[in-house]
Amino acid sequence: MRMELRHLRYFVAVAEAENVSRAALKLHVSQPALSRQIRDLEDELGFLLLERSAKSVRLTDAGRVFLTESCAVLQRAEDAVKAARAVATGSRSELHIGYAPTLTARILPPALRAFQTGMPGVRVNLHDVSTEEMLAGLHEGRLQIAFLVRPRAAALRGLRFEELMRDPLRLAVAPNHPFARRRVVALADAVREPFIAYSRKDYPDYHELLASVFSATKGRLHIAEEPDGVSSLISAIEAGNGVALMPDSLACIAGARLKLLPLTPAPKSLSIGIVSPQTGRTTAAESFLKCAKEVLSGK
Amino acid sequence: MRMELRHLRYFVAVAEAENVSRAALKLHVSQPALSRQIRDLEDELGFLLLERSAKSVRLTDAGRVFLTESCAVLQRAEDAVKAARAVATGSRSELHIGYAPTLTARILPPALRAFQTGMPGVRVNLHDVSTEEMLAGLHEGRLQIAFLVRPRAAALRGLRFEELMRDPLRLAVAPNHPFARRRVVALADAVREPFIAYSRKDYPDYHELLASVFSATKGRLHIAEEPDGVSSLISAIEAGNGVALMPDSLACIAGARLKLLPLTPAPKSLSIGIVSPQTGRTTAAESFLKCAKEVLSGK
DNA sequence: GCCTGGGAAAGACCATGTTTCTTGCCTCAG
DNA sequence: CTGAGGCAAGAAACATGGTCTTTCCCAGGC
Repeated sequence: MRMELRHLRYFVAVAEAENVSRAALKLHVSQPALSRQIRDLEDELGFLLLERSAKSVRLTDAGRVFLTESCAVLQRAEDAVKAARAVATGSRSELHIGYAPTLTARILPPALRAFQTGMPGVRVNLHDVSTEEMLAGLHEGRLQIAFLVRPRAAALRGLRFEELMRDPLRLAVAPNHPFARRRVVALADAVREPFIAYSRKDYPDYHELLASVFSATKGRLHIAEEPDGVSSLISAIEAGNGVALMPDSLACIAGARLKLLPLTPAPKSLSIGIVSPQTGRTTAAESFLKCAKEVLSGK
Repeated sequence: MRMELRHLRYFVAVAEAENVSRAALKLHVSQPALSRQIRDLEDELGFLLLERSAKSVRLTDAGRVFLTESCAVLQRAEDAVKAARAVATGSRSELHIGYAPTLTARILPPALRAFQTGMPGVRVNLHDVSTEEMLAGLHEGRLQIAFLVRPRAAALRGLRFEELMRDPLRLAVAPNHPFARRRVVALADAVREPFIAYSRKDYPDYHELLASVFSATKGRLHIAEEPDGVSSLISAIEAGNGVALMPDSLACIAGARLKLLPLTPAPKSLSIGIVSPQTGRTTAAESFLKCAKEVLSGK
């Protein structure tokens, strides 16, 4: 025998009526059944909830505390059902979106605005996680949508990638760096500079990209610093500690603090888009995809 | 069939394992039984919690919300048992005390201090209620102790009254009142003044006392004002709106704002004490009674 | 394409727990 | 003392939870 909600319901009814027989009538069960259930509950708990007298029952101290607590548990259970039902009936829905903040700086805010104007009942949960975690989340149903750089084809099985934009790769330098006076920088020149890049452990894709871009250059790429965020990345470059390869879309974040220069020969642009499951997309997810595309076509 | 805690326990296990068979092993029940219980729960709720596939199960949106909620309900149920058990085993106890603030101003704070030094695990709940409510609370087990003026014998059935002190009745006047220059005031003189008293509806005992004190005087007692608290009572007297009959123990509250004068012939002093049930007193209640008596004998 | 293994569900049957009915005991009021 | 009201114990009935067996579906390997 384990404590169940039925025990709590019965106990609360008896405690409030202070009388087993009257509570039984109210609950539409017989008095002995109710009496037995209260006794079973007391046996399970190991202490008395009620003191019995000839005419009625009275709460013990423990029973008084348990009454308050039982009401809270029952209320919580009711709320649980209500919350889940709201989601099931569509009157309340959730959308889980994975995103990389720097890549989506120009698109996510307006897309969200447009989406929530059309579907205010949907709660949007944003998840700032790595590409690997986004892909896993999509496969496991934890996320419905992710904004990311196009992954390898193997990682896209069962998913759909829709390209939103292409982002050219630039060399980011400080405004007073010697390269800042050039209109374009050769890869062979760039490779000789100390580089600043996120850690290989957390951003393996980015390091593969670096290796691929500089694969044909003479000389070995040297990573001088590994900042832990875009803000400290920009600060390190600005201070002259090194240069970095980054997408053109970061220009609006860096502003006048950095100069972003084209490279020659020009590396292939990044393909940035939305990934979602090929099947089982909710109405909310479809609607959000539509808003994101409209935002981009409108600029 | 109604939702029970068992359903929630089973659902949480399946949701976390994402597999009915593995969860069944963990719960020590057979897979079909577990499958049945989840299905019964879904039927009861009216919506699906899980999407079934060949190899596993996956949460629906509603199921995901219900998982979070279910964990909270189960945790709350566990906390409920713990809280009640703590009270039952005495490691945590409660003491409900009824009191009238003005009568107990000198005794309650030090009694509480002494009590909580000796029994820090007992939570003291103070209830500022009328005499009638205190007596009802004692009879119904809602209070264990009450500080009050000795009630009529009929109201004390099943209860025990222990006198702590006698409080002489005084006439309270403003410092610039003509009576203030006297050393004692005759009842015959006092009855001619406008009186200030709490409302008859809320304080029937006090009005009975007034009637009894002035029963032998010529002239009719006139109530000019009915303030709703001791603070406004003192203010009205201080302003010269009238006089009042009050226990000497209020002198420390009124301070220099009022002058309390003996009456002649002197009315019978109030008997103030502790009332508690004759049987079924807890260790905490006994201990508190002891502390209160020690506080008074020590002054 | 076929076979195998893993997992969920359906159906028959059994076990356990809940509930009803009846009776007994206690207290209290008249 | 009697009658009424209320709680608990015990036997029987009933409902639900659980086991065992079988079926169906899907995916992976050969």
